[in-house]
Amino acid sequence: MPELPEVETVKNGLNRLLINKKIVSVKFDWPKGFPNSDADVNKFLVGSRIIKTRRRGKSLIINLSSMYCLVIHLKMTGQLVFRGDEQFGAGHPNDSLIGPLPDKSTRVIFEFDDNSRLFFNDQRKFGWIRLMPEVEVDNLDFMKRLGPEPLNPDFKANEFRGRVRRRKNSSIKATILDQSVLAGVGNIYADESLWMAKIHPSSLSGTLSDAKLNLLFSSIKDVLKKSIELGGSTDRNYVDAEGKKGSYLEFANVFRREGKMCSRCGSEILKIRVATRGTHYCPKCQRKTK
DNA sequence: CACTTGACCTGTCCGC
DNA sequence: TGCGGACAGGTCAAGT
Repeated sequence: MPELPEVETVKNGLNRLLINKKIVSVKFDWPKGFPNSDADVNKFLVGSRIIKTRRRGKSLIINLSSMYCLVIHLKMTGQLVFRGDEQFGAGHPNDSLIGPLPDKSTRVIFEFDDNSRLFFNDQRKFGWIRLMPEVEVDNLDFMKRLGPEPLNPDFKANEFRGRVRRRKNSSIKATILDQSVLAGVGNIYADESLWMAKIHPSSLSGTLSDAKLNLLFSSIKDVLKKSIELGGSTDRNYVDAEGKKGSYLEFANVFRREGKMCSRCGSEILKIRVATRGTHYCPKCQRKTK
């Protein structure tokens, strides 16, 4: 479930591993996920060098020397894993989930001029890759709809409150999962930040006080920052650009902790369904208050 | 426009 | 042991 911290971690890894490497071949046969023509791939991808990778919300943008770029979304089970020259047959180190590559979920292979490779794996094929001119990225409809980056210091609490309250009749959980309200929060960090702010996930967005929303905003930022420091969350599939797991879930307070004790009050963590999502919360700490 | 639901996929787990 | 069905959750299209 790559959310903001996981995508940020992959981005940082790619910026350590790929800068200035030249792409010498691309193996792909996945029209739905990577629909570009062979002609465009040969013209704008093969032969170009990696300039830099950036993140916007949960999307990655890999800039190329051709002035084109790869826009990549990992969705639920996507992985971008780099392997050096002699690591393709590497087994399962303790901090990894994956073995020799390619494996049966490999959808695209980028090969570089030093014989290293980048593998795009995606078990469920929800993810996608698009090759396009860099100048067109910010004009993509879904990019234009994205809300502010939660960790951008220019994004202030008053704007957060205003964006949340536009969706007054939605649950607060549905609202912070809405990428047009703010970009990058998914199911894990929604549950964790609502626990931290002591807000019931079903609370209606229009009913929360300034104080509660301010606390939620700072909680979202704190949770995202801590997860980035820990390399993100590995629930089932997520690994970073070197194939390593993230360790945030070892410190999670509610996510996947139903039946366990709340670290703050000792009550039993419950799992319910809110906004069609599995939702974990503490019934004592997170009451429906204003 | 606000809001909800279903579709997209495949691997895993649970009950019979 | 095999098998059907529920489930996992990011996003968008289509629905109310």
